[in-house]
Amino acid sequence: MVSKGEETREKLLDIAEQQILLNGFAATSIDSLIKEAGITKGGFFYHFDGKNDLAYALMHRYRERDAFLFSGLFNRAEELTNDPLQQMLVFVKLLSEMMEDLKGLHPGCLVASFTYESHQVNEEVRKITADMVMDWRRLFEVKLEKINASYQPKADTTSAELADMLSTIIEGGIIVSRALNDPSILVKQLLAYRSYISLLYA
Amino acid sequence: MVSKGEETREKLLDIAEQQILLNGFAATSIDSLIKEAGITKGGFFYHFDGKNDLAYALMHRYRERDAFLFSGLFNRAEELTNDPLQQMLVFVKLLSEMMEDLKGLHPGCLVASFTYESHQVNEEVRKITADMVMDWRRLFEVKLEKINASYQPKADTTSAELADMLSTIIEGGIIVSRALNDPSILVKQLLAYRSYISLLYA
DNA sequence: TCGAAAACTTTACCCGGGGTATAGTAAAAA
DNA sequence: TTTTTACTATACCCCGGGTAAAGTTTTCGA
Repeated sequence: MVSKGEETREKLLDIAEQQILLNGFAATSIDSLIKEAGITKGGFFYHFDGKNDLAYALMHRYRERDAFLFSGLFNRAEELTNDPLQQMLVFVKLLSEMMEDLKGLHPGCLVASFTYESHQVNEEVRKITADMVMDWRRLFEVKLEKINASYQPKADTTSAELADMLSTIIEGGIIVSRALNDPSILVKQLLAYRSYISLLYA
Repeated sequence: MVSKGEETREKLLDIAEQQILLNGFAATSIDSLIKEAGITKGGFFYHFDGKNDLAYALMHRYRERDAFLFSGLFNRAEELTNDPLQQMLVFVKLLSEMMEDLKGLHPGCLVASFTYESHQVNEEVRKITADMVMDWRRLFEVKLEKINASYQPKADTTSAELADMLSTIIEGGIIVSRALNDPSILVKQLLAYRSYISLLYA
């Protein structure tokens, strides 16, 4: 049973996430959040110490949700096959299908948002953002090293670099998709990464 | 002979570029710009109609400089070899070396900055940012299609996708480098792209 | 060298947003 | 039913974006 306070808090985080992904952190005003949530400023400050505290809470939730999501996708991949290469390929495929389904919305990621406004936001937000990217690296790197144990790669790119490459393509794909106002670019880039991995261990 | 007005204007653009790359557009105040430039607010508004006008002028200059830079790197590559594949590989190598030299500075790109704060900035800025990414696509795609005429690619990724992949890796590499506070990631990702192209047409 | 633009300075003001504080109140939980 | 919880309402301060207009110096061309 979720308390009323938790409900409002989550609602504020939902609205904040939406607005920050669309307009950035600095451009997202507390006023616009409370207006959409239908509460007053006092209500906001009851739940959060200020804008930076909201950013931290939001990023914390974002990281946890993302970890849950990614491990869920990997689990589905592991159910389908025992081969680590196939698992990685399925994971990227599932991820691209997820992005395909979200085509209607503007693509965005809080990591990019906060990274680009890092000095405006506090040090704790910067740290948790870095932690989240490190989560990705570890998650992908483990799988890529298992692939290396069974297959001979056709280039000398390290597992860490290949892991970071997926993070890079996700973040960069979002930027380019936003810049050109074409969400399909992100999907295509994920499939291009998949194609690269496939070729590398073919 | 450059007039005094032009000099101050360029100085303001330089300072703005630096601050926006570091802190983002919204967090960059006119006050901090004029303080660093040593002029008053009136002086700023003599040169620019406002913050959005500054953003547009800045992005215009950024696009032109970048086009000059990239075509310069391609010219150097074309002087070294006639093979389009080798030219592409040399281009990416030169680009990575440039980034390596800039390791001391925080990596950044106005495309990412403005793309992530697009709704805060005006429509004209959004458009010129998209134009710049389209410049990149065209520049890379032409070269990649020439490669396709001489070599047989080992995967069915299109030239446009491979072209966008470089833009994606540049922008994403900057984000990940910033997030982890490690400029070497961008350099490594560029070399990983190079390695992919090399493998694709080997 | 002189006068007219150009390139500013100075001052003063409005508004919106972040942030603080505090008294009061309705609703939920114990 | 009483005590927290979860707010509302009001009122304020400061900063920064942005506007406006009058006055001053600098530059440059005729």
